[in-house]
Amino acid sequence: MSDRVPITHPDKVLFPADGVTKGDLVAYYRAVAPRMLPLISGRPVTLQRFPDGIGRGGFLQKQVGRHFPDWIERVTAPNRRTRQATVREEVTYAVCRTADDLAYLANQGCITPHVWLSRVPDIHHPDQMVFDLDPASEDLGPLRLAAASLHGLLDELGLASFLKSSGSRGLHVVVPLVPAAETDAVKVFSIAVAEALAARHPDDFTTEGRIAKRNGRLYLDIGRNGYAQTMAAPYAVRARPGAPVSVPLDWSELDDWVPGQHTVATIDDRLARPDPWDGIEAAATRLDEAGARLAALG
DNA sequence: GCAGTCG
DNA sequence: CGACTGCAACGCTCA
DNA sequence: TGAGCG
Repeated sequence: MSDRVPITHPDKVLFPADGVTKGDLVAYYRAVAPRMLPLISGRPVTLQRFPDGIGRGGFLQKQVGRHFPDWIERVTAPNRRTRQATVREEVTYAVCRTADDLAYLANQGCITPHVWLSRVPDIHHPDQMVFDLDPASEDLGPLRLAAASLHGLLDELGLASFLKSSGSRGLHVVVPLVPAAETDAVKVFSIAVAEALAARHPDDFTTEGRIAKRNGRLYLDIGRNGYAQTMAAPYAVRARPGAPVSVPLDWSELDDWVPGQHTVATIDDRLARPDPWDGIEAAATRLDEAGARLAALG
């Protein structure tokens, strides 16, 4: 435990149904830090904080608090996509690099860090593209089908993809990229992929944002690929009963995985084994060749 | 969790 | 002094 | 023009 991150009220209960305290949360983030930090280092962070526990309302925080210690790295980024000749609002985000950073945020009641898909200093060129698979029901069949078929489609396009639980009900499929394309281009590409997948399974999946038009189909959400958008960080704890966590999964685990399987209390089992996302950075590719293949699919 | 503001 | 209040905000689609 | 949606 580091002297520079004093934990205030470590026995304060943040998950009433589970008895998980703030001290437990800090210990969790310190335990997963060796796995988590390489995946989130350099990414601007939005904090989802519940200082009074998940039973009370939480809030999102982008702008670093004025009281945050100066050893927390920051990056200032435009609030929104740059527009010509308009006044540009800016936000100064925290950037996690060390276990102390995670511990400090946890002490602030940050249960879930949400991270950008790009890293400083190259924040306008994402190094990841993400597909959020949002199930319409408790039935895991469509969710598993979506993940597996998306994995297959991306493979056809020559893109490596990595699976993680969202920590909530769904799954995230992450494609590592060589940071080259602009955020908008990545988003456009992800839309095309999602629509191609939905076209292959029109009765099961949709890219339709409106619930009324989904007709019970699983939602392929690519919205997280937009500028200044975030996803729940790998190994992030979610503010839900059971203190579930978002964990990297091996593709071979897909058919056995169930929502809520991995929690603050069970994470040690996974830390004892190699990380399923080992090699994710080495697998990064550019989108241009994949774009040609996608166009050829018709 | 904390700083700022209100009464 | 204690009580109260922020702490995000993009782009899309449809009423 | 505004609200739901993520």
